[in-house]
Amino acid sequence: MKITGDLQLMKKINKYLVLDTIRHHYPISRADISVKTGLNKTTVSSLVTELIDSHFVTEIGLGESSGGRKPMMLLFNQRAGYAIGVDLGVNYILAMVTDLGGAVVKEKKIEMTDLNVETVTEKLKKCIHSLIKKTPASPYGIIGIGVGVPGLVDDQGNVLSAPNLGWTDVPLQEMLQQEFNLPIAIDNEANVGALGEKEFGAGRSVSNMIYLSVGIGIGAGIILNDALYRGVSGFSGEVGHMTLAQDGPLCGCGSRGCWETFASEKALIHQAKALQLVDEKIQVAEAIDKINLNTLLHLAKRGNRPVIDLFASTGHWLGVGITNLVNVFNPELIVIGNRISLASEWIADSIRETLNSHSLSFHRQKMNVVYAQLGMNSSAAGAASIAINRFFSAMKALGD
Amino acid sequence: MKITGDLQLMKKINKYLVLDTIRHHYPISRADISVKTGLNKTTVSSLVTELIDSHFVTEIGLGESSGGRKPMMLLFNQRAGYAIGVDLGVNYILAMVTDLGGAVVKEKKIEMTDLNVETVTEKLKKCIHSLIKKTPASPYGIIGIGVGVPGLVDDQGNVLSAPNLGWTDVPLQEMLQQEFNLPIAIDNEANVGALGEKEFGAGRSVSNMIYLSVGIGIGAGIILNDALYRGVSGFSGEVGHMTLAQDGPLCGCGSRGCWETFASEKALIHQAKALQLVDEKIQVAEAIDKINLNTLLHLAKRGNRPVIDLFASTGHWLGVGITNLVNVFNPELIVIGNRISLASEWIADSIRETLNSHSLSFHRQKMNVVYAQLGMNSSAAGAASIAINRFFSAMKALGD
DNA sequence: TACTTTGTTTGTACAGTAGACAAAGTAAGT
DNA sequence: ACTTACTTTGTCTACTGTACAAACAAAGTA
Repeated sequence: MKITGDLQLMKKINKYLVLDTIRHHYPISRADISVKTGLNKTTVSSLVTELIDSHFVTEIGLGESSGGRKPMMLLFNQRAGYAIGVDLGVNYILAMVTDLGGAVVKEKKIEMTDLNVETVTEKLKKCIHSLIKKTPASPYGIIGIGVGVPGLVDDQGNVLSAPNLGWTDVPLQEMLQQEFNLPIAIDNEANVGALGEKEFGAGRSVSNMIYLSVGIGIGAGIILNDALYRGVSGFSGEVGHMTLAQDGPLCGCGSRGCWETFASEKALIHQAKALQLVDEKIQVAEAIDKINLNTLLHLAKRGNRPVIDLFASTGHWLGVGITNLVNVFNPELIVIGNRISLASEWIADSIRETLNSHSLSFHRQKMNVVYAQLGMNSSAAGAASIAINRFFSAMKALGD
Repeated sequence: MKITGDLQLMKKINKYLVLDTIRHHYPISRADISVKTGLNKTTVSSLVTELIDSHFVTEIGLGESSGGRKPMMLLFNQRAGYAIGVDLGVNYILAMVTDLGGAVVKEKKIEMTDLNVETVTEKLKKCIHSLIKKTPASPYGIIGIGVGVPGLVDDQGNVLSAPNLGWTDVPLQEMLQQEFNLPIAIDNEANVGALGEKEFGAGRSVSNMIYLSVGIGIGAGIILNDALYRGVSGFSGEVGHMTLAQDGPLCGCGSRGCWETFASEKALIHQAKALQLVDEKIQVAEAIDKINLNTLLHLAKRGNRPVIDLFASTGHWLGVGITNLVNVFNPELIVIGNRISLASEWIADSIRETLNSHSLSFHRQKMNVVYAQLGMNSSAAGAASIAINRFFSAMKALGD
């Protein structure tokens, strides 16, 4: 019979450890892996042979000697398979093919106005199909599809509620599963954004970080101990509905004074409409309905004082909420992503000032605030990384 | 030479798995352990033999047959060793000896008024010494000492800052280490309280919970995925300084409108002093300086309307902050502990109402709010459990 | 008498290891 | 240039320790 559980498990742990070491430190020799992992040279050699046989690792040739025989250098074979990551936005679909190392191979962006479930899912399917066609051949082919959605997603991949899309109870995972017959992962947009920055962006060397997605609303992806924290039902990170003022503006959630009524893109535009914006290029009367983040950025660049002050105020309110998160989580890094990061130039100072004056000094010492390194790609890249991680952990569980 | 790492590791994992199964399901037979863990009967037998040899497990006699040979029932030997847990409060020291199962064996409480570092640490040492003397003999003796402190503690066991004690930079772990030559663990009072409720109290069956310690201030111990989350520097859970109103009362931390300026014991007393308290037993004029939680509870019990309303208001503000935590963490359980839990009768309704009207409905579905099951013992029991857990995980790491 | 359940004994499979070793290099002395 | 000593890399072989399956003994039920 087969050997059960733990003896296999041990091998899988070590094999995965070797692969991980190669993934993160290539090019690297067998001897170096042995030193880094603490595994015996013999063990490393045998595991590497298996990894080469299964196309995850390739030998690239001899490296530099350090006083003895030249080492055979090993590479992680990023192109052993490809993943698809999708950022399903409120008025766009951004989809990409990445290799197993997260490098973007193909990208496709579609604008949308009709948010009807069927229309959107049809476009989504078409978009993914077209990317799959363009993906190069590889030993493992497309290993999975990840999708980030602006709403609450349960662990079955059902979109329970996505207010900005007007969706409720959409079984997105099931729909895609039937269409593509591939492993599908659906998650909240802030969660995948956090993963993207953690795996490929600003959070690579950090174990505890919060990715703050500030777009129409505010959401957070929470990385603790190197893993995404999802909460008991998968709904963690709804920081946008943190109460910051009991008697503040009414929020869509029914409560008052939620963070996103002060600091989101929605709030920004709402507040901007109340201003008397004067600019030679924009007629106030006709423009008041057309105000959006881009026009405000444009005005700020031209030195429009009220708009600059408005951004500063937004920054201040962002700082207040971030302070709360910092005091509660004591994270190493806050990454500000999504559309507001386009305004980083106008909000950074007031965020920093608010943090310095409000947060607890001990919590500030090891903490940094940065802006998404992958820009608007964080979510799509993170969605792909979910597919990649599932592929590798399935490998870990099943043997390979 | 010795076998390195993984082969030993495998055994330790299984041995610990068997021990854990016995700890949580005793009395249990070898056969049942085999079924529960998936380990082979042979493996279980051999590991159990070793556990019996090292006094962690004992055979209690034959159990009921279920149609065949009678099983030999195994017990976890709680009395193989003892731990000491200390709750270092603002005006008291509560210390206890527990066995390895967390059962309280001896308890000692001292009141204090002088909070000077030397005075307190001397009393602390004396208190621990006297408990050690009274601890029964056992194979492993005292396996460690855990202490919960109302302040920020770093990973070296230094108390960086404890405002309510007036302490800064006290190397408490080092001091106790030198005195007792035993494994010492120092942690924040809310963290140990959370562990106490998680291991022995209301949170036993829960993986994601928040223990809210509402005393003079407000702190939180955060249990995620069955483990305490400490943050990058060990300062997580400073929820008391979450801003709930930009222009609220000034807080000791320098900021304004922190949660604990609205809902802590300190806030409660401050607000009570502003009331015109009328009661036949208490002369307002002379009592105004003597108002404390006990007098307020007394008044509430007698039906004093202003005090009852005051508790309701405190409950409301607790609800606001809890809502924020629920939206962010999506926990399964909130445990309200420390002194405010004495007032649960007067605050529970308004907490619940606020949560129902403010929190997101999806987050509410699987969530419960309860009061500390161990009462004022949560922290001391949790401190002991840190020592116990360290003892067992050291065993796991070293072989036994 | 037939079957079940518990727990031990016996022999085997397999992962990782140490140590020896071959291959291929460096560095220094002559 | 050649020799000698040493280093580094990676493989081969023999061995150890762990978990396992199968057979078995013991002790029960129906």
